[in-house]
Formats: sequence, C-alpha cells, structure tokens
Amino acid sequence: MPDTMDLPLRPPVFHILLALSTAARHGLGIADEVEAASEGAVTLGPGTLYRSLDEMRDGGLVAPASPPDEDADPRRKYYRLTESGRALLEAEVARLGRLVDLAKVRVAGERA
Amino acid sequence: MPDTMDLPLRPPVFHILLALSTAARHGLGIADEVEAASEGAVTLGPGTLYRSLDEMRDGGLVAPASPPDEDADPRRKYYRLTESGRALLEAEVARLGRLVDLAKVRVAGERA
DNA sequence: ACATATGTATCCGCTGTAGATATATCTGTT
DNA sequence: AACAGATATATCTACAGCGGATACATATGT
Repeated sequence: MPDTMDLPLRPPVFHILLALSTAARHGLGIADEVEAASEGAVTLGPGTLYRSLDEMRDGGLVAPASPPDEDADPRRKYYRLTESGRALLEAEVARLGRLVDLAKVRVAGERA
Repeated sequence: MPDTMDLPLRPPVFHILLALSTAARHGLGIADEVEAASEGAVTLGPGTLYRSLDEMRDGGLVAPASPPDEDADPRRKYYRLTESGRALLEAEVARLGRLVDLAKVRVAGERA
C-alpha cells in the first residue's frame, strides 16, 4: 500500500512526474529538469531520486523507456509516464490549482 | 536560524499562514480551518500544530492576538499574521502559482 | 457535583529526505 | 593505450519533520 500514490503527493514524487510530463528522461536528467523547472527551489539528492523512482515504478506511475537516442550512454536508465502516472499528476495539479486560487484571493483581498 | 522561514515553506507552515490570512484564530480553530480550506486533504495533528506555532512566533511570522470576542474561552490563545508573515505567504503563493501554471500547460499540452 | 468536551502542551516513534559512500563505465587527454 | 576525471546508478546511514498518544487544565452540560 504505497502512500506514494496518495494525494497530496509528496513533493519529490510530484516534481518527478512533472519532469517526465514533457519527455522520457533518465535519473540525473530528471534531477536537472526538476531543479530547472522549480527555479532552483527544489533539488533532489540521489537517495530521494532513485528510491522515489523505484517506488513509482512499483506503483505503476512510471515505466522503463527506451533511450531516445541510439548512441546514448548505456548506463542511463530512461523512464516515461504511464497513463495512471499522468492521471495522478493531473489530479494533483488540479488540487494545487484550487488551493492556489483560494490563497491568491486571500492574500490579495486582506490588505488591512 | 529556523528553516521555518525558507521557501519552499513546509506544508504545515503554509497552511497555518493561509488559515490566519482571513482572521485571528486560536490553535484548534486553525486546525479546523486548514482542514476545511484544503477540502479535507490536509490535517494537522496537535504535535505539528503547536510546535509550528511556536516556531512561527519565534520567527516573527505570527503574533499573539487578543480574543475577538469578549467572553471567549480564556484557554484559547489567539494568533494573527504579522507583516512579515503575510509577506512570506505572498511569496510562497507566487512561487506555487508559477509552478502550477507551468504544470497546467504541461498536463494539458502533452496529450499524445 | 460530576462527566464529558475542549484547549494547550509535551513526548515518542515513524517516515521521508538528503548526504556520504560505493561501484561501474564513459569521455577526454597525453 | 593508459590514465584522470566526470557521469550514472545504487545503497546505507543519520537527521529532521510530522503525527499520534498522552498529560493536564479548564469549560460546559446534565
């Protein structure tokens, strides 16, 4: 019963799903994309990265993918989003969107 | 040097700030508001609640407030947002807003 | 008056995270 | 061709954050 798949998503899981939403990537490529997409606010250490990927693969959120390039570094293990992974990402984005909408109203409206 | 004030905010700190953005509240009132505002997705146990409030008071994000009602339960300790607390909330909302905007584009655009 | 509910506060164990470390392999340099 | 450094995956360990259990005090209802 992996709580890896419960909402709210743990931040690393959310960011990994988001990084894989545009392309299949390998481990360190995911970490780089997460840091870039979060404007440097979120970084993933190797421990969190690879354990999260294992759990997400076990939970069916991501799946191994073939390298995009023929002569890619064979050490790299590529991952892609599964359908349920994309669905879970959409659900979390929707939830966060509602929360942010509420928060925006509040911080804008309460200038006392 | 409490990391309580660093972005990204830890979820409990964010939700407490958000709960106090509309009114001064006491401990358990904050917990109720957090659960309501998050559609039941976020609950705060007493451990997290009171420890977070202590840290946030020490960090100057919240301050004691007088009870809104004259004959209120005297056990209740009310808190309100400080200026820096509100500023920090705004900064975090802005950050999350950018992240959600990016995520929305991605989940909407990548229907392959 | 007594029992129950409410409120704050602390303690303790569990989970999640990040850093250190290990190992393998690729790439560039001489 | 040999070597050095960088890249990549993987594991192990220590720490921090979180929440439940517990304690205690005070209010409220019967």
